[in-house]
This record gives sequence, C-alpha cells and structure tokens, in this order.
Amino acid sequence: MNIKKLAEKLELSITTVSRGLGGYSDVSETTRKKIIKFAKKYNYSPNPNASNLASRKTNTLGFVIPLYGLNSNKLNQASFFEFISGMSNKINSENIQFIMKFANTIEEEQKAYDNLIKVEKVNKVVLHNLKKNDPRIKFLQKNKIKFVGWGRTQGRINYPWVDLDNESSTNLIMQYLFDRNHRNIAFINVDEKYNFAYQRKQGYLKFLKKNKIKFKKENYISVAYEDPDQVASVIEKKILKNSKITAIICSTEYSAAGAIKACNKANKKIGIDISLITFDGNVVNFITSPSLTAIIHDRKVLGSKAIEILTSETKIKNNSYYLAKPEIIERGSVLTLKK
Amino acid sequence: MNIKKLAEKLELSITTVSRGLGGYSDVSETTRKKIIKFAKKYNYSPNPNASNLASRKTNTLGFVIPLYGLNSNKLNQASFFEFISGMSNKINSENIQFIMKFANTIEEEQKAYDNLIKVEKVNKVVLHNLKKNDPRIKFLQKNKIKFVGWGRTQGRINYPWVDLDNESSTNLIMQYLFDRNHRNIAFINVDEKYNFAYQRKQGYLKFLKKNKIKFKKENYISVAYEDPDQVASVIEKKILKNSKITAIICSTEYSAAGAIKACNKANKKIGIDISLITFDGNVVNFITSPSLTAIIHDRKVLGSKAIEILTSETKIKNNSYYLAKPEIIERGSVLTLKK
DNA sequence: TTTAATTTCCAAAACGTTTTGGAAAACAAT
DNA sequence: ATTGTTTTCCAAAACGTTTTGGAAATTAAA
Repeated sequence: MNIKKLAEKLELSITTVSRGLGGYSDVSETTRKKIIKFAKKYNYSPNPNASNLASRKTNTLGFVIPLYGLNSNKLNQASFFEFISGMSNKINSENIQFIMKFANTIEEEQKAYDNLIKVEKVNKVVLHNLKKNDPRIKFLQKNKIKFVGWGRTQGRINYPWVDLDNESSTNLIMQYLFDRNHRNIAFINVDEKYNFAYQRKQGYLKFLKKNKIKFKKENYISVAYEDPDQVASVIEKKILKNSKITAIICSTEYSAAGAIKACNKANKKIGIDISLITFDGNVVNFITSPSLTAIIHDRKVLGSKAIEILTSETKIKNNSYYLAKPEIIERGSVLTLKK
Repeated sequence: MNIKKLAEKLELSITTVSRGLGGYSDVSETTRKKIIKFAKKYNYSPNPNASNLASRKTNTLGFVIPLYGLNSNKLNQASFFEFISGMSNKINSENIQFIMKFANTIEEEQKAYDNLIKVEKVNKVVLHNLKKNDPRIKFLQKNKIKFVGWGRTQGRINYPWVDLDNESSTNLIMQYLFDRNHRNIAFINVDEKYNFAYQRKQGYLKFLKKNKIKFKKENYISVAYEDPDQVASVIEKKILKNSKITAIICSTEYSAAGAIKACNKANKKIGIDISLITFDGNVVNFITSPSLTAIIHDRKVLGSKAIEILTSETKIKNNSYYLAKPEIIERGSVLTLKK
C-alpha cells in the first residue's frame, strides 16, 4: 500500500492525504479523520526513504555506541542498556527513526558521527563521552543539528544535557553514613578527568566541610580502569590496612568489585568488619553476599528525558537539562556504629 | 555533493556515473577509475534514501534487541555486546546499512520485526531468540528476506545459523575435569527449553556414557532465572550438601554467581574445598577470587560470521552454519585431585 | 446581493538516485 | 566497403513522498 492507492480508495488527491496525515490545518477535521481511518485500515505508513527524500530532511536520531569502552569495562554495560531502553520507549511512541552506529576505536567513533550527519543526514543526536571543548559540539551547532549530551563537561555548558546528580549523590551517601555514626569514610574514585568522578569528589569534600570534618588524604584514592586484581591490591594496601576507616564509598561498580576482592583477601567481612556502599552495583549483587547497599539512578528516565528534549517542539534552549535524582537502596553492607 | 554535480565535473552523464560506481560492465575501465577518483575527491556517497527508493530495494540489515531479557539478566549483556561488536566490524567493511530496534516486551519484539520488514524494508535479518516453529522463519522465507539465526532450534533446521558448539563445550569441560580425577561432577543448568541448555546437557550425558560413569540424578539441577539468593540457596541445599561432589559445572554466568554465593555461605573455598568451572564468566571474575576457570567462545567471530553468510554473493544455502569452538581458560578454581 | 476572507482541496514540481531501452562509436568479419 | 558485434555511453522514466502555488467552495462582511 502506498499513498497513491490510498488516495484512490479515499477519492482524494495525494496531496490531501499527505497533508492530512501530516496534521496540516488546510485539511478539514472530518476528512482528516477519514484519512487516518483508511490509513489504519489499509495498514499504510509512508515510505521513509521517499519521505526523507521529498522533504529534504529526516526525522532521525543518531547515536554512537563506543564499544571500545564497553568491551573493556563490562560492568558499565548495564547502564548503557538502561539508557537505551529509556530512549527506545520514547522513540517508539514518538514517530522518529533511530540509527545506531558502533565504534571499536575513537577514530571509528569520529567517523561514525561524520557518517550519521553527512550520509544518513540525521537531524538529532545524543552525544556521549563528552570531552572538554569537544569538536563535535561546534560541528553540530554549526550544522544546526539538535543534540543533547548524555553527561556533561565541566564549567560553562552551552548545550542541553541529561546527567546524574553526582554531587548530590555523594552528599546523600555521606549523610547516610554520618547518620550511622561513621566519621572515617574512605572514598574510592576514578580519575577526575572523568567529570562524574570530579563531581562525586566535590560532593564528598563539601559534606566534610559542612560538617567540619577534616579531609584526610589517605582516605581518598583514585584507581584506574585496569586489571581487577591490581585494583584490589591497591585497595587492600591503602584502605584496608588503615584501621581507622569504618566505611568505604565506591564510586564505580568497578572499584566495588575490587573492594570486594580486597576484603575477601584481607578476610574482612563486609557489613560486619567494614561498611561498603557503592554506586550502581546491580551486577556485583548477583555474586556478593551480603548484597551491597547502593546508590542508584534511574537511567531509563534519563534516556527518555533526552528524547523528550530532542522532540520538544520549541527550539531547544541551550540551558535545558535533566538531572536524575539518586536513591539509596538499603541492603546488607552498611553497619550502624555505636556512638 | 550529489550525483548530478559529480557528473558535471566529470563531463559524463548521470547514468554513467551511477553505473560506474555500481561496477557495471557497460562502463569502460578507464572511465570507471576516473569516476571513483572524482567521487573520492569530492567526498561523494550516494544518498541512501534516493538510492533505496530508486532501486526498489535496500541493502539493510535489521536486528532486534530483546531488552526485556537483557534488563532482567544483566549477566548476559556482555555476550550481546560482543556479538554486536563482531557484526559491526563486518558491517562497516561491507557497505550495508544497519537498523536496530529495541523491544521491551515480546509483543514489541514481534512488532519490531514487522516494522523492519514492512516499513524499513530491510533485506537481511539476524534472528535471535529462536523458538520451535518460529513464525518469523516462515514469514521471512515467504518474503524472500535473507536471514541467519543466532542460535538455533532443536531438530531439523532449514535455515542458516551461527551458534556455540554447546555439546562440545560440556564434553570438553568433562574431559578437563576427568583428567584432573574428578568423577562426581555436578552440572547446574537452566531449563532445557532453552536449546543451548539442552545441548549442554547432552554433552554432559554423552561424556558420562562414553566413560561408563553412571548418571546420578542428584548431580544435575536446573535453576530458573530468578532471584540470585534463591538460586544460591537451591545450590547450597542440593549440591553443596552432597559431600561426594568434587566439581561443579555452571552452565551460565548466572548460576556461577549463585554458586559463588552459596559457597561463601557454606564456607567452602572455591579452588580448595570444591572445584568450579563456568561458561563465560567474564563479569564474575571482576569480583571473585580466585578467578574462575571458564569455558569461553569468541562471540565476535560469531557476529562477523553471521554477516559473512548474509553478504555472500551466492544464494544462501539453508544448511550453511558456523559453530564457534570453545576454549578453556585456566584460572584458579579447579583443583587437581589425587588419584 | 455582492464582495472579501477563509477554508478546503489539488496538479505539478521536486528530491537524488537506479534502471530501461536504445544510440553511437569502435571493432571484427566477410 | 559493407555488415554484424561488441563496447561504451546516455536521455528519460520511475521510485513514493512532500511542498508550492494556486483554484474552488464555503462562509463572513458590507
């Protein structure tokens, strides 16, 4: 079924059918309803190729998945699926196409964006892995392609984005531990070049300051994404050996895995000898007992908000954003200390 | 840059440029080379919308990701990314488009396939989650759309597929454990309605038979994909309480996680008190020590083979297939028993 | 009632390709 | 030199839409 045949059935012109389906005001309400009825009846939907070609534009969202990161950091994959899941829900309900590309290297990533824009001619992009002064931003702005960042860069931001509320998260965790009488709290972070890590540290530091607790250098470490055993050994030496520390915050599931390994080795029982609270933790909990108390964010909502921003009729404001609120899930890994 | 402008630069007709790029024999070798040179110079690539429209066909691969499965079974996500990774490598080198759809429910999955075929008009599909007498198979065959199965159904198969060599895998594991003097080997599987689970059981049973070991009912259990703690408790009661068992095979990473939880609870040290070998295990190893000896398959190759079959010039034979060979990665969870 | 404004419709052009059905040119056979 | 083949090219039609620039029909205003 194509528009010509449908128009014949309706005894209307092709133009009217097209415009009726498009919701233009120059077709009366009664005929529009009839058009839609027939379209449903004959299971018609416009050929996207013809449509894109004729309208000289697309209604397509482009998204690039950096496999190089995800294959090496398998513990991060769940976040990705959740975000995509959230996007796809919204995408299905709106009527937009969705093209995904995969990049095994950073060079391929750049190529993938080029291809999306120049060949596929997408008009919407969800940008990920944002760098400071990211050239993609200028490129997209110049070409007037709508985009939102998943995550954001430090400093002044002149594009819309969705992100976790990282600073609130560590603040919330600190309050939670503080309420349970922990005062010597270790924070295992990753390199602050990752903006989320920087923000999480800020939340940690600000809480200390607000509560007049002195920041102890030895309570803070940053681990690299590398061999899990190495991570574990660093944690064992620098954190577990320090007997004053009563609780550990893990900024990533990756470091939580390392911490668990380290605790097993050092024969410290989590939830008894030492408290542990981690970001995310939906994979480690399949294995670890007791299950870890964790701070989580709804990344599905994050994905759907991203699409919402992109599809909002009004011109995107460069300062629109969405912050996912954190929530603590209590499980068995945090001990309440006696006063 | 479009074909018209390119033709002007070349002082050739549009037809000749199109045919030259398409590799037709009715354009001379010299002009063809010139056309390609210019196309590169002016960074021309055909508008896929126009191309699809004009040729009344596409060169597009469709793929549906069943999120409903992956969100509930996070330990399975790594396999997916690897497979996709393998596909995308091949896809980038061939010149085909790739459309992915996401399904949050089985109904959405069906809809997604419909949409791929009727609206997006893909001409290639990678089918996943195959069921016995899967209606999609007949549908695709009727519509003459090339497809390969990722995984396969039991019994007679009349379509091309790629899959793991599940039967060989358990056979290999059994031989490995047997060589280390294990004779009482437990096998934790999932429901045999999953074909891979059925095949893995066959490998286990055949090895026993071949080596004249009696199959003990109490050494085989099947666990459902449900709460990890429940899985752990089943394993503890049915397997760990049975002191004759010296080694456990985990058919999925999911059950490995349960087994680890169970061992921790029962205070059995893996690699010392009991041996454990698992399928895959690339996530659990971030957390568990000692790291688990595992049997792995290269799913990247699986993905790229799928594309290879789809893009082979010759008509696909219905009996072409690819089996990924298993490999055992020795780590620290299997003990060699004294004779 | 006539004119002006508004509503509702449509024919034709355009989008950027591929394909069809030759035509012209070059070469080969007689 | 003529005829037949083969090679190399091209004009025009087609693909299924959207959009443009009115025209006809209806309603409102004078």
